[in-house]
Amino acid sequence: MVTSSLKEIIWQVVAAIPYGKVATYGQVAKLCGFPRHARYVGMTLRDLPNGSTLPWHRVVNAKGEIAFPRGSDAYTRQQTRLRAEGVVFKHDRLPLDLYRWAP
DNA sequence: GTTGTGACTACCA
DNA sequence: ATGGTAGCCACAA
Repeated sequence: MVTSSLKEIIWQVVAAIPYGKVATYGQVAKLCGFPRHARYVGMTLRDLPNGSTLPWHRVVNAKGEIAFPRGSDAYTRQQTRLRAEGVVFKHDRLPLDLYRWAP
C-alpha cells in the first residue's frame, strides 16, 4: 500500500526536526515536496491527538514567531516546550540559526 | 459543483 | 520596522 497522504509525509518531516532546532511551516512543506502547502502543515498539526509524540512545537511561522496569538494558552505551551529544549527567545522571536539544520 | 476557512507567505506602502 | 493585502491550496459543509 502506498497511501502516503500528505499528513503522513508531514508527520515524518516534523518528526525529523532535531532537538533544539526549529523549522517554518513553509520549510516543512517544501521538504515534503509541496512548497505551497504551508497552511496545510498547520492544519495537520492542529488535528494531532493530544498525546502525540510529534514535536509540533518545533514548527514556527516565517517570521520566527509562534503562530498563535501572544499570551494565548497554546502560545505559552509551545514556548515552554521550546525553552525546555534550550531554545532562547529574543523579543518573542527565534534566531535564524536554528533553522539551519541539515535535512 | 461552489464557498468559506486557515497553527501560512511574499510583497508593498 | 510595521501593518495591510493578495496569493496560495487542501479540506469541510
